[in-house]
Amino acid sequence: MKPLPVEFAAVVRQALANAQADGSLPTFPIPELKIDPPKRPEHGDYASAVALQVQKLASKPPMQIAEIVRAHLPAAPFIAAAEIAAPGFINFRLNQAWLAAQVEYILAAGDRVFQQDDGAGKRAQVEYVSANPTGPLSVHRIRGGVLGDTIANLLVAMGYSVTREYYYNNAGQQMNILAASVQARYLEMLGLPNSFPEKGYKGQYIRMIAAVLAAIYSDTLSDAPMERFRQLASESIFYRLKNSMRRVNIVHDEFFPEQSLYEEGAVEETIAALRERGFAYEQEGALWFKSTALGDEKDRVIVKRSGEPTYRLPDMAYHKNKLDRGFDLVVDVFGADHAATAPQVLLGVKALGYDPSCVRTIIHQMVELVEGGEARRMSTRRGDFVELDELIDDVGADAVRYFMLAQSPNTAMNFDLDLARSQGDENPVYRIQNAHVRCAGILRRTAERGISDANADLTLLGGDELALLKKMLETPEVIARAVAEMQPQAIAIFALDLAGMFHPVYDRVRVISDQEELPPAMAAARLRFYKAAKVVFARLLALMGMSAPDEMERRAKPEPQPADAETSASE
RNA sequence: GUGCCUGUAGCUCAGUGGAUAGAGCGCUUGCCUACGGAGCAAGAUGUCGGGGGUUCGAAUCCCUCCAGGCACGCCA
Repeated sequence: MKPLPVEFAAVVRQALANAQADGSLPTFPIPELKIDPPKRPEHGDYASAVALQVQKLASKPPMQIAEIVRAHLPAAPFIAAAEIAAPGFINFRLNQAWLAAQVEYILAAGDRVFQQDDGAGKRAQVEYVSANPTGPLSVHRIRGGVLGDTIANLLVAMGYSVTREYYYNNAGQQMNILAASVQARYLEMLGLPNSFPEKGYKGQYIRMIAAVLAAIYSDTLSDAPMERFRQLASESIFYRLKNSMRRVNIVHDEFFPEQSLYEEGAVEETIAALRERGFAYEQEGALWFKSTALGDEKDRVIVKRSGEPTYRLPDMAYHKNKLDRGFDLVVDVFGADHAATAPQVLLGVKALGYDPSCVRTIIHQMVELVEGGEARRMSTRRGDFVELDELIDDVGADAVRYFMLAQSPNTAMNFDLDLARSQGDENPVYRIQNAHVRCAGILRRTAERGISDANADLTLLGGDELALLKKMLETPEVIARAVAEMQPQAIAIFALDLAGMFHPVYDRVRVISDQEELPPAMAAARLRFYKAAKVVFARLLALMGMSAPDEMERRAKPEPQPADAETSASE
């Protein structure tokens, strides 16, 4: 289903064209039309300021233009009336019978409700998380994970075919240190002489990996080369990472190893192409990318004096690879700490002769955990470091998804642990899920009592239900806008708004009453309406990667977690 | 110092050049033997950080100043 603003814009555009055709308005290029629900209900259901927008082009007073547009409006099933208001707004009223009938559309569409087709036939790739497998995921990383995964969900809802991808390097210096750390712990566990690396990873998870290796391989790895430990450590950590991510419904389609870019010669090809195109030069024993030629403030090293590439070079080769795969849209999700490098990589792609305009970058600011009104410091050195699993154990997976999503990526986030833990109405997670639970409760109770919605007459629905339906029908435009602007928080804000509208309606508009028997026809219409509401809430929760429970379970009070004082991390 | 992000109600935050600036929490006052009270109704609260500008119209766009965060590597 197309967003209503798109439908309205088509109608108004047609009206302008009609007026121009019969000479009522002079000919001028029709600008982009923005038709949205106004803030105040007396201004109609959808409002257009087109007369104000084109007053100069049309060289007429806005009120007069508005009248002309209204007189030339083509018929549309969803429009009941168009009113003119000073200084020149056109306020549309939705056809209430059409609105009520949308209940049937929602029920027929089911879990694909509000599916759009703008992206049909197009392929999108979303890259997110992309942490190297050196340790558990940090809460900062998972913010990007939730944002990226939600964008991917929204792109699917727009009709795109989406690849969710994780890019990693398990061959770098950090991985060598990790391998040496695991080897040392393994040998230690067997009582063999070992030397723990100076900057080694001290986290408890290293001991756990070593213990697993000792259990599986006994002492047969005691002479194994470092490469073997690197491979085993990488596998083991990925196993844990994937499990952690799965707990918050993050499942990637592809894991892309940086190593493959070297093995397949893509890195060498990139160097050769940059040289050939005059974008690379040698200086002081290093190879530089002449990014200033494309507007960068200074040139960047791509191969160090030591002969090793900097991270930029494989990143360029990787992005070239993405574009070679023919995606129509590529989305990169990075934390603010990587903000400066993203444009450099795109300049590299440009230097290779590609058009990077299909690449969209989402940069998100830092995450700070707040508890008792105070920031909880996440120093990696002191080991007071909160990782994803710990956070999920503490507040629950749904709360992690929601809170990480609900703030604009541009906002430095305060993750309020007390609020996320709370199981009351103040917690938006419960407020939204409770709307779904209440719909499910109505379905259960009516089934028990044999109340049916067969042959429901939807014209019996009242103003409360229709107002809520109108709000539900804003979902397509919220999805479209979230994708167009790469602002996935819009869906979270909208879901909370909708839940806020739902609860008072639930209270007033009853299907079952112990005091007075509702006429069966009225009960049928209302039941059908709540069935549709349940579908919509389920869809919104699914888009956010959250569960849509039929019954609320109080979560057990989490056991106090023993502090893992040795935990450390580095990326 | 330079670049990016941010500054909106007591708090946490939404806000797409449109009409009288929004939500949740908190606060005040009531209600509630009914589909799960994780509820309902009403109310108070704002120099949209300051100052200029563009526009018929600015929280939104431009300039400038102030305050905070992040980044400024031949680390990733």
